[in-house]
Amino acid sequence: MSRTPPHPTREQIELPMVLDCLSDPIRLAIVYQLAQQEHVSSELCCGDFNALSGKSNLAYHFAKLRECGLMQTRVAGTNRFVRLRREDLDARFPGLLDAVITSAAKDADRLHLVSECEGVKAD
Amino acid sequence: MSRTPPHPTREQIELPMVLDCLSDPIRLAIVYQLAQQEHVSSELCCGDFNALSGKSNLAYHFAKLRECGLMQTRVAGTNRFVRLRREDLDARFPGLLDAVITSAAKDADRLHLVSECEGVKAD
DNA sequence: CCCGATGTTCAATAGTTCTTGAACTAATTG
DNA sequence: CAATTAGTTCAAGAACTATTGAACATCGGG
Repeated sequence: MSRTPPHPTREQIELPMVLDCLSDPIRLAIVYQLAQQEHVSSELCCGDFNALSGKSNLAYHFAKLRECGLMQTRVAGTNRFVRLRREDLDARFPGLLDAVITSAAKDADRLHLVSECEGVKAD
Repeated sequence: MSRTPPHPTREQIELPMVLDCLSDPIRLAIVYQLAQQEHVSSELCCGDFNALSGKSNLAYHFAKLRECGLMQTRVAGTNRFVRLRREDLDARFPGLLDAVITSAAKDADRLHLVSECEGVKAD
């Protein structure tokens, strides 16, 4: 379980799979949250998304996001860090990711998305 | 059956539904075909898509495209004309439709999309 | 070495989606 | 009015999706 899971190559990334992945509210929220703080850090750890659903359900959605090429997973000790594959996506589908993020931001309330600097609860 | 079917208002158009709609290969092909000849005519009639699938399956996909706000259907005698709701989509999700069309065009072969001036078979 | 934390995997379930063909409706044409 | 054309609606089936909880694996720390 400790090895890095498989990722598609850039060329293997398929538009319908990407769109389907982004069409699920939980996965869209994950991608949005990653994009919102890309300028702070490109990575978040899986646990940072625990507010969105149960852990096993999140693992399912992480796998989907990884398999369709939207995210990369890095194993570090007992944690896994995920990040958007922005370079690959921008090369493959120019403007798509940004258009989705921007559109999601416009509907953040309706989509129950966490805006930047929110949702980081002090312990 | 003859009345114009219901369409969502611009504000009712939801991002996840739009992305989900576009993630189906047949629906993506429909949208792509409409976009490819938007500069010739904004409308096509349902029968122009018969190459993509059977009629009842197309009716199912047309309904989905209409219900999510991607297309508008106009009834004219025994025909129905469909067109992209470009103004509404661009207002709601700026750049999204164009990014999807451009991305689809790049993968036209892989996605089995009909390029412009193709698929118009003389009788 | 055992504990707790982090995440994954598995099995089961409820619900959804796509596809097909047959029956239907509605307008047009002879 | 009968026949044709265009497209929808309905019912049924196969396949897939999301969600849940329980069991499991792995790492790091006392």
